[in-house]
Amino acid sequence: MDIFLKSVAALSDETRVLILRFLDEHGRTCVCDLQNYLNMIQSRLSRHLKILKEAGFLRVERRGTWAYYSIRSPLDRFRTEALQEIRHLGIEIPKLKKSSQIGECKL
Amino acid sequence: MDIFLKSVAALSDETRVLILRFLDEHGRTCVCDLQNYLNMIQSRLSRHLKILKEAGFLRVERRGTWAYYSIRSPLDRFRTEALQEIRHLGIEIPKLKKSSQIGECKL
DNA sequence: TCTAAATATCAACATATATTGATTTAATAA
DNA sequence: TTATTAAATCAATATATGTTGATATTTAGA
Repeated sequence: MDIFLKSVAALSDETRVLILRFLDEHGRTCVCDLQNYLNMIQSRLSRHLKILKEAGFLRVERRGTWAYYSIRSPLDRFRTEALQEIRHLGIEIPKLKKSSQIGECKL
Repeated sequence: MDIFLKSVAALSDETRVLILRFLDEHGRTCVCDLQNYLNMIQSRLSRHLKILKEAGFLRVERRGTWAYYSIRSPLDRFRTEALQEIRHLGIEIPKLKKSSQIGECKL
């Protein structure tokens, strides 16, 4: 029960749905790029990434001081369906400026 | 987006998951029977039934002063998956005392 | 070792949500 | 009309959650 409640609670916030959709579209992204593209302050973003990770949606890879987040794979059936549902919401997500710039956060 | 958030928010409460599972198992049930079987006070139950209904999971039929709630049918793909997931949680739900007593709330 | 950068965590506050008991509404029957 | 019953709603309160700015942690490089 607890993990189910955690999962759906993680989905029930607009900010987190946007993060999921962005990572679903653009793949592995470091926190500072997410900050730029999603226009969120760092502590807010960090909090939501943690919630999504602990709910089983995301994984992290750390390289030096960077943290790269991506959709966990494979996702179970329910989480896959949830992601599918989110895709169909038609959320506007920011386009990447230049793919070469990604992961090079000179803020 | 709003209806998606409403749906997952409706799922992110243990009380509502129990109500859904009960109705999934036992079918159409009146509020006063739900009160008895789920051991909830009336205002609490009424609140959660409303949330589940407005999130698209339940429907109501009124007969006189009684209100019978049941799982809405057909459910869309995502809500069906959610219900399926809830079935697999292995939640203990109360057994009915006698089927003939259901809908005859002499509290 | 010292500094800087990226990320995580904390503290304070505001908003949202759940619970309870009381009140209101609606339908039925005397 | 009055009384009764089922259900919905409201008011008060407690708990949970989201946001922000400040601080702590971790790693890399000078």
